[in-house]
Amino acid sequence: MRPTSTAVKGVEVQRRPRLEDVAAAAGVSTASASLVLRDVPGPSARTRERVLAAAERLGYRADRTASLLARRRTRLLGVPVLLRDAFRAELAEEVQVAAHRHGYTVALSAITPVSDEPRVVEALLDMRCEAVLLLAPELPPADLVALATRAPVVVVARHVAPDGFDVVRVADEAGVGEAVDHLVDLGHRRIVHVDGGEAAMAADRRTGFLEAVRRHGVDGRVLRGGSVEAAGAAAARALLDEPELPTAVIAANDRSAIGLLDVFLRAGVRVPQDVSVIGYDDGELARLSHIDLTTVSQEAAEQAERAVGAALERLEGARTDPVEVVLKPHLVIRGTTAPPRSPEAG
Amino acid sequence: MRPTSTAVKGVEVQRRPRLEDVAAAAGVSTASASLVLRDVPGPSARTRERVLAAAERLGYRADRTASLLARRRTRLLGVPVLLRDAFRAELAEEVQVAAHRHGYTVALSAITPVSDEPRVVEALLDMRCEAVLLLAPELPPADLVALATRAPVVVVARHVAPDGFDVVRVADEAGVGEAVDHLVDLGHRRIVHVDGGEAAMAADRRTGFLEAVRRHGVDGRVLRGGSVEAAGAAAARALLDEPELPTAVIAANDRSAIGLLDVFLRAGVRVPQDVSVIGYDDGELARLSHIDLTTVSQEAAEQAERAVGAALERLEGARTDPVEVVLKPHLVIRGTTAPPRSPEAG
DNA sequence: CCTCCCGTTTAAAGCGCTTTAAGAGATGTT
DNA sequence: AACATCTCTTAAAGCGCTTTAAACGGGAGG
Repeated sequence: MRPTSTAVKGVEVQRRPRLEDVAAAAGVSTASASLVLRDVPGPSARTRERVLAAAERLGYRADRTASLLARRRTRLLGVPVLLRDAFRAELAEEVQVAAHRHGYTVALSAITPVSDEPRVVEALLDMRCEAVLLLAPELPPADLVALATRAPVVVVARHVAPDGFDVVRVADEAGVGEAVDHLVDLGHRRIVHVDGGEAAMAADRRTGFLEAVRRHGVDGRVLRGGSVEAAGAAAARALLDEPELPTAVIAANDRSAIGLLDVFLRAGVRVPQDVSVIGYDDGELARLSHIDLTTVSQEAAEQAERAVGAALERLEGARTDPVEVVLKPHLVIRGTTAPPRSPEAG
Repeated sequence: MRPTSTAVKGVEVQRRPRLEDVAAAAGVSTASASLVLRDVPGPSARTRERVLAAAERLGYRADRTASLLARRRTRLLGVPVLLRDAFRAELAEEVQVAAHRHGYTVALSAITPVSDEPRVVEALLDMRCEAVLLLAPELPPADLVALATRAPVVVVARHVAPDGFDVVRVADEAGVGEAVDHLVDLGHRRIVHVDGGEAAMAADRRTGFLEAVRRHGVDGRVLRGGSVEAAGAAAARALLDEPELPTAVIAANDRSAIGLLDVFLRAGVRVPQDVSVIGYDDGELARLSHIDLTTVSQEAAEQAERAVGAALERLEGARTDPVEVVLKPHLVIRGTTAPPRSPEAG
């Protein structure tokens, strides 16, 4: 057996105990120790307790890299995450929780200016992730398909046709539809949708909006927007420059809605008295008591759970054909919507 | 040599190419291939090109777990991150960028309700992280000390005495001091500090405030706050209930400032005309054009760089004694501060 | 008393890469 | 021609764990 400590420059450095040390202390083989520590049936009660005691005494913790290498399965799920987007970060957190529940570990890696999503995915695969979950990725479908040939891929919160990879998303068209329904119910007849611009999520929300206003026969207009606060703020300023404000605005997401709210507030336009505002995502931001934004829930926890589920089905061989899970969104009515000040005639 | 593909249920599954495959394709030993791929001097030009060509042809990528296990050094830095806090997330991103620049990789792991910071740190150490960077941790000093006996630890953005671990932070007292200086310069004489409550960062900012107002001989009062938007919002409501508003408010951080701004706006209190507001952190939020918050910069990029630097000094044996790096903060003057409406007599 | 079987234990062979020390040629020296 | 010196290459021994297949010990059954 190798020494467990080495003296460097006269300083005694305690080495991390290895399985071998535990086995020796317990008077059994490393094979038995390994079995006990992983709670595999086989070893006798006596062996179990001796190994457990030894491990405890030595403060043993298995070396994850060694385990991963030796094991057939790593039970690692890779998740690239754009940290500066609160919704994606929240989704990532939920994914980690869901994975944990199923006995899997999540390897997170930040998407940064110096390492874009494809690069991060490569790094995750190099770490032996068994599958990759992409949170609202902006990659073109062809790239997603290519990626899916290298490992099971689940695309979350993005509307794209499953093709080698699975998709878990919320029906955005229906979501915006509910938002419109709610506004029309309240009496609104002139509604503007500040869209998501080029963002991947924009299209569905836009068509969902157009369909809904057509269905209701109300005046619905789309204004160019984007996915961050500044886009909503710019749209709000554009609206303020017009002769008359709409009675309600539906933003492409919560961040844009926050931008709208802010500019309206500064301009003395009261929400919801003068204009109603609806967001999309139901992120932490929207839930803040002082924002109290009416918004459409993306069901982050549920999407995360289903995404992890989809990945596991593939990993566990229960399924090989791609699936698309489309969750029903639901409108969360809070304080930024109310009947229009002077209900117009239908 | 083992087969590179296996037939399972009649489906041909291409296995990831191994170093052995590359070496065979190039007609050299795995040792040479390894050297070439890691760009270690030694192999001849001819060997180099053949190995590189073979690797390229096979689409070879080194298995990270195997490399980590075999290498003495992993060059991995562990970073537990509370994803739902934008400032910490930003710090994490900067750390990843800085680490990358130094040839290190960052292993991120989310702190969630089901796995708290200590648990996450354990997981990171199990992955063989060589050092751990804690971003504005709320752990008691004793826990930090204990942790530091297991691996080099760098505490970032928290004022705590280095003790076995290194500390990289910004001088918060001075930061708030600059904020007060700025307000006094503008003519403010009645300033309120909405503090950070129990948060670890609160104490310094509070004392910095008190010292500064005493120094200037102006009226300075501290109001109980917290570290999230709701705390700022609550404080703003409390201020509105008082007979007279202060002319300026300094929040404990940007999130709290955002809460203040929002409630003020809703109440028709104009910022900065009626009251000036200053935040702390200079996160993305503060920089948003429509928020345009005057705030104190935490120098996220610089703190990250110095933190990574501190970790590397230890890892590379250049230093063993703990250090404390205290950066000078600087006030970022934006649109939420202006002279008070009716400057009061000094 | 021998064989068979079963519950336990373990020796040993990996996992895919790195690294060390020795080997093989080629070149130079006396 | 013998030997020292380089440069380049590689066999082989790990890294710390898992896993397989074989070994073992002790009844039960004949």
